[in-house]
Amino acid sequence: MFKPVSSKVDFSKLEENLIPLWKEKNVFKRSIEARKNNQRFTLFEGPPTANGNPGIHHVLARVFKDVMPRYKVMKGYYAPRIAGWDTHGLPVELEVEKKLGISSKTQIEEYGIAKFNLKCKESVFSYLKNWDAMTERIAYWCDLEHPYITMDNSYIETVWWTIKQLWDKGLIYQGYRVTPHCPRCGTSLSSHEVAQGYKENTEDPSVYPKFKVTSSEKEIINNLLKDKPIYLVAWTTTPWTLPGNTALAVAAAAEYAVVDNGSEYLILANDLRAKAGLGDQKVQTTLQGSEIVNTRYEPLYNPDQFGVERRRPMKTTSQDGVERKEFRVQQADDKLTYRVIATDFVTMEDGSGIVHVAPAFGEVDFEAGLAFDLDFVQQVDLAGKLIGNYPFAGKFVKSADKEILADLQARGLLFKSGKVLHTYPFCWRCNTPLLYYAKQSWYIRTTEVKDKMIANNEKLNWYPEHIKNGRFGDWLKNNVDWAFSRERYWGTPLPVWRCETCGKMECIGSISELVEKSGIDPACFEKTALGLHRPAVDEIKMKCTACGGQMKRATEVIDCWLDSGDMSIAQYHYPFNPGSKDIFKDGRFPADYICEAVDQTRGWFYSLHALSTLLFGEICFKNVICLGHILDAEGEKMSKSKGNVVDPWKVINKYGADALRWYCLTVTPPGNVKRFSEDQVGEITRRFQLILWNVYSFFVMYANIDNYVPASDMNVEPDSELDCWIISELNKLIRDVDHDLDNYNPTEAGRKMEIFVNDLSNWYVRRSRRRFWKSESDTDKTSAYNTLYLCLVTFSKLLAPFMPFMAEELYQNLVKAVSPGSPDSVHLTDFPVADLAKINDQLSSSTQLAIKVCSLGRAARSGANIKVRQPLSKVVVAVKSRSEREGLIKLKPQVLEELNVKDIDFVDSMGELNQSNYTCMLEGENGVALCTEISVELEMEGMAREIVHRLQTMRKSAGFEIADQIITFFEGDEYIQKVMQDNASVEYLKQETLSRNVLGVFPAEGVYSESFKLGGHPVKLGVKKA
RNA sequence: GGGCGCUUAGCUCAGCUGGUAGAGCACAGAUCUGAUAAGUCUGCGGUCAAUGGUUCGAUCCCAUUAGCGCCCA
Repeated sequence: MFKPVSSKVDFSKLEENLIPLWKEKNVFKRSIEARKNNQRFTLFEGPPTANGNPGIHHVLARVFKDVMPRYKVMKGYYAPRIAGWDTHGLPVELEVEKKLGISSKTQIEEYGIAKFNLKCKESVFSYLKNWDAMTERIAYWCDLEHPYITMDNSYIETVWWTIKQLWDKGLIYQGYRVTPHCPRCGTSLSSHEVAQGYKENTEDPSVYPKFKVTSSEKEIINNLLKDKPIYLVAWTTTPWTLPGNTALAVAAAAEYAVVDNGSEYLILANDLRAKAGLGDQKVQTTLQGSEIVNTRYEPLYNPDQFGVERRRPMKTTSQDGVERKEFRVQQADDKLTYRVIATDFVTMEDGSGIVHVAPAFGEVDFEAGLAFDLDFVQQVDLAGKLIGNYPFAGKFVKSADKEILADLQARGLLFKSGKVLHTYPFCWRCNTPLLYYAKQSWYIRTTEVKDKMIANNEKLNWYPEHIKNGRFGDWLKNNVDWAFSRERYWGTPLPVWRCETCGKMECIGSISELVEKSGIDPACFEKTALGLHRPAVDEIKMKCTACGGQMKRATEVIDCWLDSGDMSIAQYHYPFNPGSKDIFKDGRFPADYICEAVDQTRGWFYSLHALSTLLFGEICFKNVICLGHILDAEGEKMSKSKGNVVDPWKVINKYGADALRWYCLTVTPPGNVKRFSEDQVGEITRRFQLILWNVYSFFVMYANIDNYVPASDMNVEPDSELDCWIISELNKLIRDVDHDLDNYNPTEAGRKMEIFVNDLSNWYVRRSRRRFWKSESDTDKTSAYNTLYLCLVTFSKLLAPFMPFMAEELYQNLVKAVSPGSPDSVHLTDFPVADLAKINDQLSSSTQLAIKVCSLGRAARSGANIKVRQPLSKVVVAVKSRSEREGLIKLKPQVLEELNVKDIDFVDSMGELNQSNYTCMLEGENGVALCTEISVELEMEGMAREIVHRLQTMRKSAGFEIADQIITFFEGDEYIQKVMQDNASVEYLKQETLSRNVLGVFPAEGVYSESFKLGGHPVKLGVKKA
């Protein structure tokens, strides 16, 4: 006996009730342990940060992560999954700053780094409960009890080991990096933060400074110079960068004009002459950009005269033979001149066609500086104030602008100035305009292994495929060294110590090395809340082995992307943990599968790939699904400010986790963006879950009535075409789902499962109903039960990785309830194996045709306005081949019953269908004609059916149970009497309505009765429990 | 500004190596039903984003453009 199943169901409730079962039976752990001796399947979990609530996009990623290991476990793989948490980084610090009401590094240091970092540590897990609750509720199975945590000492130790490895290979160096910098907060901003703060129509100065030419390689210029002064006219919107100017750039191929401006000559791009207001002046001569190159000019402000250092990149060769550029301070030069260079970033769109280059304040400028060995002048400090002894020294850059302009004006070095409106980035927190600022940073020389990374990429399976050679491949091709240090507080400390006396540096690769070299007591970090973090680690000093001086730690912390990218080994505490060296042999590395959203191509996907290539020369993951983003129903990005963020709990509580999971897995291919709308999740409930549920409840209802007991071997030998067909479809489905999942395509697999459920419900069950309803037990009925049972049980296993709850519900009732010796959970069973011998393509296409013929037949009936309940004598089908005809003949009973006709005939062409008394319906290459002639007998039979239909409805209204036997009473005119006296009709009626007796006289009471007019004949019907 | 992706019915999506388009939902009318919140039939809906090219033939291949999304500037 199965547990009775109501056709009404609340999936969300049902799911909540299953979670305790899994806990009690320890199903997750057992599903793993049971396969302990088998081949591994390794998922790397990309660590989220738990300092915010999980959103719908996290659900999406977790569902995609979950489906594959679940499948693999059922296929027999050993698939432990370790949860992970990303705990470091600027986002965490920003949260704490917000809570403390502070917003600058100075304020943090005043507050105290120790206190600050403690707050960070607390804040990291402030939403952990919500994360765990969500993870459990959506049935994302992973080991939440033993996660890797990037701030743990053991994790940090592996990161240190990693850095040391790279250090020893000579892959770590210090250099400059231009970053968007907020002078008020004293902090670099991540690109994400910068993107938040762009403002359109920002007003800035539009300035044309003049640079006085001193000499040129070009004879014409030198000749003109004898005549009157020549100036190069540049253009900028940031006058405060002008003291940092160390070159002017032109476009080599562009045409430049030397304009006679009365007392002076001005050089600028010919195309931009008019725009600059020099359209009417006489053009003395024109030159190619390449001809101006190396023209020398006087700086507007010679740094040497204003107490600012002038540094120049100089080539040096280190011990390991690698060429580097080091910035060396230059001797003061009162007659300093700079030169004109040609670059490809000069455009003729605005300005003067001559670009002012200040390597300390812009990425392209900085790179040009390196390429052309330009001087590097940093006349602004991190607070955005000018240094040195300029007249405007000590001023904030934006306020210095005016004074600089006035100064240039006074010295005759300003051609003109105005205002411009453009888009400019501001600090998203304090609204201060950002400065692009070159800062010292530590780099990993990833370019050293660029080719290897590209080669390794070839070994990866990307889904969707285009990421491989597109976004990711391009990123690798354009690889630049990884600036991995941050001048912040809450992060893995950079394990580099530097001698204050001789400058020697040492990298520490383990805790024991640190203890050994510094002589500290390990207890000073082992037992403290902050462990290896700042500031305690900053206090650790060691003795320089070269000069005996004191070594102090470099103050930076490490980019948290390096933390997460190192998880492939740090989660195992490699190489310190005993046994961790086996990870390369036992399948724990590389991962078989990872999955995150597409923004991780340059984030986590890259950091994993880069680190494993750098460290081991190996790939880090074999298969990767790259998910598209979730947008709102209008296609807009979800954001708090727009108020269009979807709360996953709301969706789950309403529709259940299974529906949401199914939505995530099937609504679009994984790489596409998803426009999320609740309605679509609801549609899944209606279109898929409820249909399956009703097949299930149908089965249970009748199985209980008939006391059906499933055969123990489940080896169903179907004996009807219908059973053979659905078993064939089932095996095809197993084959396809298996294949799709094997190819990391749950979307296709899911869509095929939807089709199967439709076929099962709308053809198999629909056509089989009478087989279950017939009261006597016979082989056909048993075959129907066996077949439907097999379909449902098998389907529950196919469904398990996708909809773990519903699959479990089916399994518990259909299998566990009747067979206590079976596995405790569907998730402990094996994935079904397709029996290819049972796949019958011939039968499959015949059935497809039969379904189509029925569809056409119904359309034909509808066209002739004849109800399906009215039996007809004949249907004629036009077929295009013998095999079609033979296929249909085998399925003749199904077609006849579905269409309610007595006989079927075939013709070879559509033309033959057009006969009188026939109604036709044609579509494509098939056509159907129905005989519309209704004999007296057919009419009477139709009436009997009509009466049966009314009686069935009355049984329901009277509240009878489905299996209740009844007595039927009737009154009617002569015609009705005649129908009800027909033997065949009465037998049919009895069987359909479970009537023991059909009586022409009503009893006095106890009868539920209704009156009708059927086909013009008045009828009164009554039903009563027998 | 650069790279990648997307654009097919009102909505969500199919459409394999080119042979002039399909499904589900929604909507309207009819209909069936003792499993069904479902099913069936009919209708409503598309110059397959635009332009040009290759081809006997293009939703599909190529180029350009536009819009959207993401990443990077």
